[in-house]
This record gives sequence, C-alpha cells and structure tokens, in this order.
Amino acid sequence: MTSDGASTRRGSPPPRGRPGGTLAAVAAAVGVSRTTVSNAYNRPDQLSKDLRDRIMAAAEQLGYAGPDPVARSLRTRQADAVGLLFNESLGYAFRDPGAVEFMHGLGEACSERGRSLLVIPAPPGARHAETVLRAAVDGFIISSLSEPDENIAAVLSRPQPAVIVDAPLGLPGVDFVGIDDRAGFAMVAEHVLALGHRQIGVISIRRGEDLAAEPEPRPLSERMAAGRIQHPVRHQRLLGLLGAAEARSVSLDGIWVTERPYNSREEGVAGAQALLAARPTLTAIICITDLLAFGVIDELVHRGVSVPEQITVTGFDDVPASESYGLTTVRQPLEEKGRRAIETLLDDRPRASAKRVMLPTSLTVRASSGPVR
Amino acid sequence: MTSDGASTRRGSPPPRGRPGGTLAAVAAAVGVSRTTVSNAYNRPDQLSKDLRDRIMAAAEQLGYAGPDPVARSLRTRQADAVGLLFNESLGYAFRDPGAVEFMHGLGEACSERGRSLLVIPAPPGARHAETVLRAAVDGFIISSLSEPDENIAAVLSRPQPAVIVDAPLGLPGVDFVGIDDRAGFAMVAEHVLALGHRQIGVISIRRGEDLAAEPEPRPLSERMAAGRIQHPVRHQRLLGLLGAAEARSVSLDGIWVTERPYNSREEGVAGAQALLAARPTLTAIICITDLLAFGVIDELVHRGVSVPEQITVTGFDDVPASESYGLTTVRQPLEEKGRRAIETLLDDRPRASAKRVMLPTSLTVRASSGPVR
DNA sequence: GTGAAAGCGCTAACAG
DNA sequence: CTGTTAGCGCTTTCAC
Repeated sequence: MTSDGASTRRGSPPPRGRPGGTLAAVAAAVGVSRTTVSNAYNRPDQLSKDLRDRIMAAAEQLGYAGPDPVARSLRTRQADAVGLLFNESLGYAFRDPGAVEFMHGLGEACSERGRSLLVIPAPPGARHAETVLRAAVDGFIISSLSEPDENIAAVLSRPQPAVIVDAPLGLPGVDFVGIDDRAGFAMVAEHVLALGHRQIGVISIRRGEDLAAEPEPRPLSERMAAGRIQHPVRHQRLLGLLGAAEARSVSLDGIWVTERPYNSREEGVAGAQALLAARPTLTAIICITDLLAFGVIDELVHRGVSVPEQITVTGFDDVPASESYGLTTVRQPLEEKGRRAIETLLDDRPRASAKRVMLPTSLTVRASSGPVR
Repeated sequence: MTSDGASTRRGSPPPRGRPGGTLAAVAAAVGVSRTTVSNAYNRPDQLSKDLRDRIMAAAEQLGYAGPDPVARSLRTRQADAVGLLFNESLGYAFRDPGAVEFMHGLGEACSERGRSLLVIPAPPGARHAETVLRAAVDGFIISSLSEPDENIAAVLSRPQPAVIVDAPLGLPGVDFVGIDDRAGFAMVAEHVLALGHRQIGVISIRRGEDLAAEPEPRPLSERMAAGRIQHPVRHQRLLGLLGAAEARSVSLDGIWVTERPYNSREEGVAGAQALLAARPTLTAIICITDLLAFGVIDELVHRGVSVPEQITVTGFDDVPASESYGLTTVRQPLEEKGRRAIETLLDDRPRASAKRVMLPTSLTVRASSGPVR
C-alpha cells in the first residue's frame, strides 16, 4: 500500500528547515507578554504603533514568521483550508477539462475566502482513508465518487461538514451540489432521436475490474440489464438516454454501447473504431462526455466521414473546447459548480436539513448534429 | 483584496458539523488512559487486540473519528501536507498541459508518501502572503514564479523547507529543481538554424502590465535590448535562441518575436497571424511552448500552408499531445520534475548546502520541422 | 493598553 | 501491555 509513509512516524524526527522562534521568544525579547505579541499579529489596533513596530522588528530579527499555523488552528478550531476528495489520481483529474473547470471554480471561491485547497487524491481502490483522517481542514468536498468508498466513509466519520458534488447520489443528511444528469442527458438523446437517428452508438466510461473482459460494443438494453456496478453519473446519463427512447417509443435494438476505461480523446477514437466495426450502419454517436466526442470527431475526420452529414456526434459538459469543435452537447455550469460547492460548505448558517443545490443544464446545438439521411 | 476573510477571525465561531468527541472522552468511556487510546490508533501492536477492539467500539459509539489532525500535528510537528505555490490561478494552471504533467508528478509523489497537496494559487499581483503564512504544511514547492514576489518572501520567512522549481533562478540557499531552459531552447534553435532557416518568427509569452501597448512583432534584438521585466523561464529560452544564432554567426535581423498574454492554443493562433502579417516571408515559427505551437499549426493548416514544407514549426516541453501533432520540440521530464521536487523537499538527510537538481532535456525531431526551401 | 492563567487535543518519554 | 507526567505554540477571557 502506498500510504505507509505516514504511519511510520515514531521518535521525534527533527523537521528540516530553519529553527524559527516562537511567539513566547519574541515576547521575552521585547519584554512584553505573549498576549501582546499575539495581538500585534491578530489585532494590530489593540497596540500602540510604536510597540507593534518594536515587536515586528524583534520578530524579524529572531526569524519569527508569525504565529504557527498549526498551533493557531488548534486554538481557534479553524484550519483555513478545504479538503477536496477527488475520484481520480491527481494527474488524471487535471487531464480532464471538465474537472479542470470545476476545480477552477473551487479554487477561485477558496481564494476569495482566504482558504487553501487541500487536494486528496482518491483513485478507486486506493486506500487513502488514512490521509483523509489526517487532513487538517474545515470541511470536505467529495467530488463524484462512487458510493461504496472507504474514503467517503472516512470523511463522513469526521466532525467537519462535507458537501458531495455530483455523486454519490442521495446520501442522507449530506449537502449536495450537482446537476440532473439523467434529465440533462435525455435532452441530447431526444435531440438526436428527433433528428431521426435510430442506429445509434454510445460511448460510455467504465473503470476498474474486469473491463478487459467485455470491451466489445453490445446492445444498450443488454448493458443496462447486466446492471454491473457503475458510476452513478454515467448510470444516470444512460438512464436519460433510455428514458428519451422510451418516451418516443423508439426501439432500443438499434442502440449499442461501448465502454472505455478512461475519459480521454484517445478513448473516443478507440470507441468510434469499435462502434463502427461492430455496427457499420450507425448514423449517430452519442458520447457521455465532450472529450470522448472530440476523439470521435477526430477519427471520423480521419476516415473521411463527414460530420454531421454522414454521422452525427454529440457530447456532454460543454467544456471550453467544444465551441471550436462545433460540438452539439449539453452545457453544465462546471465552474459555478465549484463555486457553489465551496459556498455551501462554508455557509455557517444553521440549517434544518441537508442542502440540495441543483444546477441547470441546457442543450447546446452546434454543427456536429444533423438530420439522418 | 481577497484574502480578507481569513483575518476577520474573532470571537469563537462554533464550527459547523457534528460535535465529535475527543480522545480523552474515549479513554474515560473505556476506563483506560489517554495514552492507551492514542496507542490504539498509532501503535496498534502495543495493545491486546481485545482492548483495541473495545476502544474502537467506544470511539465509534461516541462519534470519535480518530485523533484530531491539528492537535496531532502540533504535537508531532508534522502536517502531512506540502504546500504548492503556483504562478497562476488554479484554473489557468490546469489548462496548461505542461503544468498538468508536473502536478501529476507532484501528486503521485505525495500520495506515495501519504502527504496531501495544499494548493495555494499565487497569480502575479495577488496578495496571498497571508494565506501562505497560515498554511499548515511541512514545506513548500514554489513553482516558476518571477522573483520579486511577496509570496516567495513569505514562504522563505517560514521555518519550513522549500524547493524552487524552474524559477526564480539562483535564490541562495534554497533547493532547486529544474532544467537548463537556456541550453534546452538552444537545441531547437540550433536545429532550426541548421535546417537553413533565417527568416524566423518567435512566439513568447508576457504577462501583466502594459502588454496591450506593444503586442506587435518586433525584432528579437530590439526585444532583448528593451530588457523589460520578464519571466525567468521565458527569458532563458530567448537567451538560448540568441546564443544559438550567435554560435552560427546568424544575423538577428531576420528573427522577430511576438509576445502573447497567455500560454494557450488560441494565443498560438493569434501569434501566427500577427507574425505572418508583419513578416510574410518567414519560413519558421519557433514557439516557447508546445501549446502555442499547436495553435500555430492549427492556423497554418487552416490557411492551407503546409508544415513543414512551407513553414517549420517547433515547440518546447514535449507534452503528451505533441507526439500526435508530430511536433518537433524539446523534451523535458515534466512529471519527473514533480516527483523530484517532492523528493527533494521531503528528504530529511542533513545537507551541507542547497541541493540543485538539473533534469535533462533532449531534442525531439518530428514532422513539423524541415529544411528551408 | 497590557498581562496572568487556562486550556485547545494530542503524543512521547519513562516507569511500572 | 498500560499509565503518569509534560508539554507542542498559540489565543482568549478577564482583570488591571
């Protein structure tokens, strides 16, 4: 396991770095009490300017950079930091433009409130509960994890508040910020169906386990029936598609789905290849994310297949690059999701029950979708 | 100013969230000493399994999630987190694939050591010294900031160790991890020169101030002479180009540079347009980053200009996408840079002097560069 | 304006 | 295996 370094903590390993005095030392040097030095830093208006200057001078000379953050936190019971539990390894998270937008919102909202963001990677399967339990934060953002997760359990066991973003769904008593993935995805699906498409390929994502065992495209109905453990967000989106088809009484027989291990442009390429090989007659490819759709478009262009004349392509998220790609997709306010998450987490007003913030989605029709021919 | 929220901290605002007992309460409930409970969590092998189980049961019942991280940190003098001071706003940082690779390395290295990453955005001009001073971390990574920076001063005033990545250069006594940007950039420059190019456009980046005042391309020699404050990394790269030209006794007259406000594909497009408008005869465009080069290639393809037959394009960094772009560039081990930074920061062995880790760069020639014709 | 006293919650010797 | 003793460095009443 990886998180072992932390538990191997015995003896008193003198931490590296310069010594750095203490508040008490400064007080002694100036000949005042600790209170006064503390005031010099925290309530400058409580001292004469002259005394304050003398204290700061002494501090500087002693190499004292100000109150120790940890000690201060212990005393004030505020860590001035927010923990972010992410569903991916850090590096992977940063590669996903949707995640990036979201984190941007988080980051800005934190800055505005003088909080830092403590990023805690929680890739599926990794045992980082230790890390979660050791995080000095005022609260946690849990971002689109699947439910049975030891990290979530760890977060919820802690006394600090938490807000869940996107998933898991419906954890009782925990604040939630997200979108209606099902309704949102139903919008693109309906759009594609309305254009007359009946032979449709779907590219979704599935992580972990025995993925290699069944990478081949298969009918959507079969896939849904299999009901394997699936990420809630993905699952909701597929349900939206299903609902749209049912609403129109469209047969599910023409809808096939392939599942890829990552959300990346490359997997979009591979997904398109797999789909086209298995179902050469399809007229539309619906992707569960924009990134996958980019890969699909790349592949189709590469093959000389015109979009949307020959094949319609759609995404989901509306990340910044989607506009230049002319991608038909569903917009969700990613950045705002981040902001609202922080806002909700740090909102001190007492509440009767868990808060539930649902952000709007909207269909954005661009050049990548057109009527079937 | 933004960091004000933090300083408005008076009175004792009872933090939200469930109450959550203390170690002492658990000890009392079980009828043992605090040491024993502490041991139950930190040195499980020091107790009988039976007693430990009883303790854990009592803890669970009391809603005690384990030792308070802040109190533990105060006692052990370890925060189990490292601070990352970044030169950009969070969102912008994540948009840069080079930065993403680097952070990936940081993240992985942190995970392996059971550390979290506390991200502190430090966009130029923002006054986040307060945030830096309040961060509960074991040390700081300072990532490619320009020198006169209040945040750097704040970090260095603290007793914790720090390591500088890429820039600022040559801060005495502080560990450094980076590459030789000058020598690295000289490699591509020399490559382009060797291919016979003499009419060369350069796209660099400049942030802040009166940028709008002089966005027009101008001769490189003029730009270097202007000697405006410039980001060290960019400056070193341009120096590398200069050196390569001098080594070949190539006249600087044919080399023109445009500076863009961001490192993005879009700015690459704009840069190419500006350069081509000002210098229609150029046969090569050298970019200071891969991302800019992608934009240049996009624009050239869009114009029907063939690369490299008509115009050679080069980048710098060798981010993952560069391979599929067929971009000639200089490879730097971005992810390893992240790993080594953490490694260096957390290396407890006493050292005589500041460590200086220089990572290798190498020229990667792909399809985007060719002989002048 | 300034100080004395009392802990925040925990872990690390050291004895038993 | 378990308990006793001492703080880590700071902020905060409350009095002067």
